[in-house]
Amino acid sequence: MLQTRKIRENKAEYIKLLKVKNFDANNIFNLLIDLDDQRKEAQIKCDELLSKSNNLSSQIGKLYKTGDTNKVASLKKESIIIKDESKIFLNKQNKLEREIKDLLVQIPNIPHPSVPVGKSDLDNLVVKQKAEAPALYDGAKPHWDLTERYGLIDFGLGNKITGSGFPVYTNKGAKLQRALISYFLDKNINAGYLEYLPPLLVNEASGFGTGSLPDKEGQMYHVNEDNLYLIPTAEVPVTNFFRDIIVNEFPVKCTAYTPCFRREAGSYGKDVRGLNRLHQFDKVEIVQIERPENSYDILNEMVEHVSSILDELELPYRILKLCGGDLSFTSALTFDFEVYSAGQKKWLEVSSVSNFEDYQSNRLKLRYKDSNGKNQLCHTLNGSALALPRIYAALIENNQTPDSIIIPKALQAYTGFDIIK
RNA sequence: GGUGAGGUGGCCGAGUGGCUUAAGGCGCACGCUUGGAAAGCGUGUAAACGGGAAACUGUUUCGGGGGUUCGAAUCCCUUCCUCACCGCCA
Repeated sequence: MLQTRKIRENKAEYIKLLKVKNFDANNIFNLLIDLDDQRKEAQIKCDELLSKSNNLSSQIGKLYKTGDTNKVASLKKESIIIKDESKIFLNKQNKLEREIKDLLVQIPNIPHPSVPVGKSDLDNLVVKQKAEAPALYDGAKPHWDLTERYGLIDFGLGNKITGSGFPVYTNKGAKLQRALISYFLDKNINAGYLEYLPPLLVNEASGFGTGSLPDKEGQMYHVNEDNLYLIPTAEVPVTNFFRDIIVNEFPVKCTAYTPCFRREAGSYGKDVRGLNRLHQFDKVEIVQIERPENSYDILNEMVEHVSSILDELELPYRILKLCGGDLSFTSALTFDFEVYSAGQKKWLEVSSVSNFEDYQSNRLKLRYKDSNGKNQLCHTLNGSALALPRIYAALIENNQTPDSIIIPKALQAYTGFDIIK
């Protein structure tokens, strides 16, 4: 959520930048500022009346002691009138505040000036490509064939007990998954991130804090009886640790492994085959909270960190700077990581590293004290390091031989085996 | 799930309708003191939204929401949470 004050200060610039996100802010900004003017006016009036009424009350208190009951009665009458009048302005103020908030949640975050113009994912900018597609033997398979042949994942079994999009990992397939989780967590811990193992269900306030609610209500599983939501990413619980907090020590670097749950309503077809899109999947997330002046350095640091993991796994990948049309509602700048999965001959998104600037912090009321002792909003950043299923798919597709799958060196200490036959 | 006790500032904790402008303590910051430190003494120390060039100042906030009252941390209703014991249970 943007701040009205900043919209007032940077109106023209924001309108220009939001055009990159294909969002026409002109009318909504004007409306917003107008409502905010009205709000201030109502507040001034309301405060004035309440001040008078507070004054009368304390006078009444003193008069009771002197026993001047006539005077008390007349002051009471006066006070009731003032109080009634103040309620009119208070209601007006509350109504305007609600209207302003309703508008604010409709406005996406301001994109960073470097965000390229574009309509869709086709316009994303490739900023780095480290992709020697492996030379596979003739007749190399996509992962859904490999997982079946080597008994790594039983999609049918998941289908039976839950539904499609809920795979069951078995034997070495399960061990490989567990190895990847441990490996990612260790990489993150070694880079200075503090590990958390958070709850997988969050309350409504947390959903709102990270902007999952109300925007993506339909994408989250909801436990009706207790009014809790299954997390779509660890970003939700972890970022909400810092809700209503004034941070005074930086850096704040968190990592967490969690399963993630997404309804993915409306997805179908080839894109959802095998591990490509699931309702439940594992992900290791990194989250950082920083002061505004450092946040873009931190974003680069996070991009470097994710790159180093993919380097070590020897996976071909590329980094995309998302264009305005593909950038998420809440993000100011996002780098996507895609690995090349040679069995499918496809790029698969495995990580998305974003700077949200103060867009989330404003909802979260996440602040720090600046050098003048004033409270300012922090910047929040997060990224996947990494999302498991597509890494898994690319790993087994890229490392297949006609009769085996080779485990990359970096993982062998975690799997305890170097080949799957 | 049942019964009971609670929820007050960064933390502890007093506070049963107006002497609360939330006591007192701890912590923190600054100053005095010191060769330096500790102790001691003094001063300051919440947030949000407003007004004001500034000094300063108004309103709101004692878990959340609603109510009674001229006036609520205090009384009433409601809801959430915590703790204790009981029940159930990995």
